[in-house]
This record gives sequence, C-alpha cells and structure tokens, in this order.
Amino acid sequence: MTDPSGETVVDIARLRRSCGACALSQLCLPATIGHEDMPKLEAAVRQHRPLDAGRTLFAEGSPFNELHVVRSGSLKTVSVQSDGTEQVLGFHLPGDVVGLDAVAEGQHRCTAMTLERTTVCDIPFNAIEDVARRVPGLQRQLYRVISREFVRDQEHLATMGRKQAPERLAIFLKSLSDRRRALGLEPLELTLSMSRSDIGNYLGLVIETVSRLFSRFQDEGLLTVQRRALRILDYDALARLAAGMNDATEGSRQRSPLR
Amino acid sequence: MTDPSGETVVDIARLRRSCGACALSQLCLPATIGHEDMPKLEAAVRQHRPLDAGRTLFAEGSPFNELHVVRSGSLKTVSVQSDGTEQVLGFHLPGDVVGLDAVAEGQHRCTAMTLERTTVCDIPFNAIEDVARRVPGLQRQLYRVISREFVRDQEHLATMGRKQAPERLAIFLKSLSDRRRALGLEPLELTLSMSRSDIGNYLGLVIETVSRLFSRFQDEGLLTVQRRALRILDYDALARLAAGMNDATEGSRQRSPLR
DNA sequence: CGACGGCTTGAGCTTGCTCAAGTTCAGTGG
DNA sequence: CCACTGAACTTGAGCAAGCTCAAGCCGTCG
Repeated sequence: MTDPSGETVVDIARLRRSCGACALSQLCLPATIGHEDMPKLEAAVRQHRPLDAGRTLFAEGSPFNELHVVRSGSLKTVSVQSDGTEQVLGFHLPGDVVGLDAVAEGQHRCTAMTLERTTVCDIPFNAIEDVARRVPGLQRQLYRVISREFVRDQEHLATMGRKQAPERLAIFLKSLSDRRRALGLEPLELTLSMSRSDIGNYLGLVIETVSRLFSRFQDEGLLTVQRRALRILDYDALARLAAGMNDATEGSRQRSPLR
Repeated sequence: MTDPSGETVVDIARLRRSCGACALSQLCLPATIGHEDMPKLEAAVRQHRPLDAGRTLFAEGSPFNELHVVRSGSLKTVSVQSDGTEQVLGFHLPGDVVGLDAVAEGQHRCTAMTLERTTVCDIPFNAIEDVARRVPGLQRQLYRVISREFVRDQEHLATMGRKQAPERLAIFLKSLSDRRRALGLEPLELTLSMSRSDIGNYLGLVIETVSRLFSRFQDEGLLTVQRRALRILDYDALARLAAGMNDATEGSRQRSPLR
C-alpha cells in the first residue's frame, strides 16, 4: 500500500489498479475527471485477473450488475437468433465499454467472450451512478462513451446495408487499423484475434467469401496475411476501397440510393 | 389558440405540455419518477408545435443541444455515407428518443426527418443532466431508454447480417406491429409512413425487391397492402417467417452459422 | 504420426440486383 | 369534370455477386 507516485514506472500491480495511471484513461471514463475526483472513481472500479481466450465474460440472459471496460486483449459480443444461429455484434478492443445492452431490461441481451487472453475492469453499475452524481464530469463522460458505442453500431449498420463484400472487409480492416492507431499502437500490423468465421459472421458474409477476399487483397498488393497475422501494405488503397472509391468498376447503383 | 380536431381527449393544450398527463409517460422518461418530482422534469421539457412531413428535426453535423422524444407521428434517421449514398438507420415512433448519437462528439451523426405530421418534445441535455442528478429515478430511466435504442440497433444489425430478404421484411413488419401494440394501438392495421424506398434502404434491399415481397406476402394471404395502408391478416405466419421458421424451404446454411 | 479444427480453393447455382417498361394515384390546370 | 403530369410503386427478364457444396491444405495438439 505504499504510494511511490512513480509516474511512468513499472509497478504493474499499482498500474493494474489505478485509473489515473492507466494508459487508457484518455479514452475511458476518467477522461474528463479532475485529479481530485479520481480516487472516488477508482474506489468503484474492480479489477479482474486476466481471462484466457474463449472465456465468457457475461452470458445472454444473465442478470446485469456491472459494466466492463476492456483493458487489454479483445472480446466479441454475440447474440443467439430465434432460429438458433449466432450473430457477432461487435469486437471490443482496449478502452471499449461492454455491457450497455443490459441496462434497459436488467439482463444481458448478448454474450461477451474473450478472443485472446484479456483483462477487463468491472464497474458495478450502481457505484457508477453514485459516483456520477457526485462527479459531473464522469456523468458526461459516461454518456459520451455510451454514445461512442452507439455511433459505432450505426456505422456498422450502414456497412451491412449498403456495401459489397470487398468494401465490407476493407471497412472492417480499416476500422481495426484506425482503432489501433487511436490506442497508440502500430496501425499497419494487425493481429486478428477473431477467426475468419467470426469476421464473416460480423460482416454478413460466409467464411469462404472472407477467405477469398483476403487472398484477393493479397494478390492486389493491399496487404499480406498468414493466419492471424496481417500487415497492411497500402493503407490508402484500402481506405479508398472502404470508401467505395473502387478503382475499377464503380458507378453501380448500390442498394436504394435514396432519391 | 383554439384546438379543433380533438382526437379523442379534451384538453390538448394541457396534454401537450404535461409529462404527467402524457399517454407515453410509461414508456418515456417519467416512467420511474414519483409524482412529486414530475414538475422538475416538466420544467425542463420544451414542447414543439407539430412539424409537417418531410421536415428536418436536426441535420448531420449540426451541434448537439437537446434530445427529442417523439410524441406523435414518426421520424426516420439517415446518415450520408462517404460515397454519397444515404443509409436509413431507423424509424422512430411515439415514445422513442432520438438524438443520442450526438452525445459523444457534441454534434449529430445523422439527420432526423419527419415522415408525416409529427410532434416532438425537446429536452435540453444540460437540463436533463441537472434534473437527473436530483432525481435518481430519472437517471436510471434515461439509461434505460438509451439502452432500449441500443438493443433495437443490435437487433437490426442481426437482421441485416443473417437474414434473407423475405425474413427481413417480415421482421420489419412484425416489429412495427409489436411497437404499435406496445403503444396501445391496433397492431394489425399499419399505416406505413415511410416510402418503399425508405424501407428498402433500411433493410438493405432495393425497392423492387420490397415491392415484389409485398405482392408475394399478399398472394400468400399474410397481409393486404395498398400503397401506405397495410393490414396483417396472419400475424402468426408473419412471426414464423420472421423467426426463420420458413414453412417451406428451410435448413439452408444461412450466413456463417458460428460453429 | 494421425486426427482435428481452421482455413483455402474450386465449380456450380440461387437470390436478389440491374435495367426497363408499365401502372396507379394525387395534384393541377383547362 | 376530365385530361395531363410526375412521383411512387409494380412487374418482368436477365445477370452476377456471393452462397452452397465439396475437396484439399496446413499447423497444432495429443
């Protein structure tokens, strides 16, 4: 319980506990909190030990108690459809908040599973509410984080509705890259923690299509990929493809171009 | 100031002002607020006069000031993609909250347009925050309403990713019907306030496909439809279709049935 | 080493998109 | 009151993107 105020030093145990020292604090809930209020937040946050790959963080239908923030590693959220098939709803990287789906009904509407060894912070929801009431900045930041997830879902929705398969995959890869950049990580080296099956499911494509597109992108010099290791060679071309600026055949009607 | 065209009830002017008297109060923010706190909320809520069809409530990129609750009528939210096409993100019926997308960035990420003559309540966001701090029930209810929209988006995502065209339309119609029932309205008589083009865009289908499916559903005795007036004749069959329990050809692989 | 899971590649087929031509209906003007 | 116009919708025929089915490959684990 010593407090050696070492700013950038290597006290892992402390780092793992303290929001103030967390590398994610600018993206996460502490972002707009003053130094003096930080202990109030930290008191509410519980720290998990790392979870192995393939573990369930919470399951569809289970009661809702806490929000979770990804600290390291990654998660997928999936929901089971009425016909028994599963739908991957999202992939969650460090700084992302998961569990918001459950607030409305008091129980989870999707299942969250780790894709690799992953650490999360647990934040009991009633504690958040208490602290948020006393720390206005936290309140606002919580809304902001929620809204961020909301926007991400809406962008995904647009992708699913309107895009061809190659565009979908390009958008997905660009998004992963951009999120890595936002986290201060090398944006051109991706380690795909999710399977081809997860990717296909997420993008509304079958696994074979995903596989073929990876091969095609590789042939076209956009990237190299072997198993889970992916390197983006031509980010700009990928971005153009994602934006629908398909160098080759464009001008097609897309689906329902309003007006 | 006279109020002709009284629908069913008497004092429209008062009804339009008071949350306590609003038919939507069980779905909307007042749901969990005690009688004694109601005036605090009502003080924050501003009332719009009705908007004609085709009006913009807020536009993509405009600054964020307030949330809106649909009181009567309906809205669509759309966002413009990088390639210039538009994507319909959602349709919003009485009781729905719109504007949440804007909290993260402080400006709207989509445009909201009325589909018919529509009344909304405007709730300045900073007022909400203030009141919510003093009225814990409102805080919780606000989270709940936000989460409800979240869940709806996720369900839509699952539809877009996994379903065949007939299932998508069936899900859409069933959802409209169910939402009408939740509002205490006749669930089998729908007035489609949105165009075929909007529906197709929302569901990721071209307008021709939507039109053909309406005809087909009609041939199969599921419903009757002429222009905007739709009557569901066999809700159960529609629900089965929506659930993927396609009476005829089933057992197809769907897209990426995880595992 | 063999078996299994995850991934890749190939060949054909189906769904739903594209293109094109009608039809209906509300609104407008003669 | 009817013809005219345009927007919204319907219907048809053909085509291709991406799904289905099938086989084979690679790397890991027991």
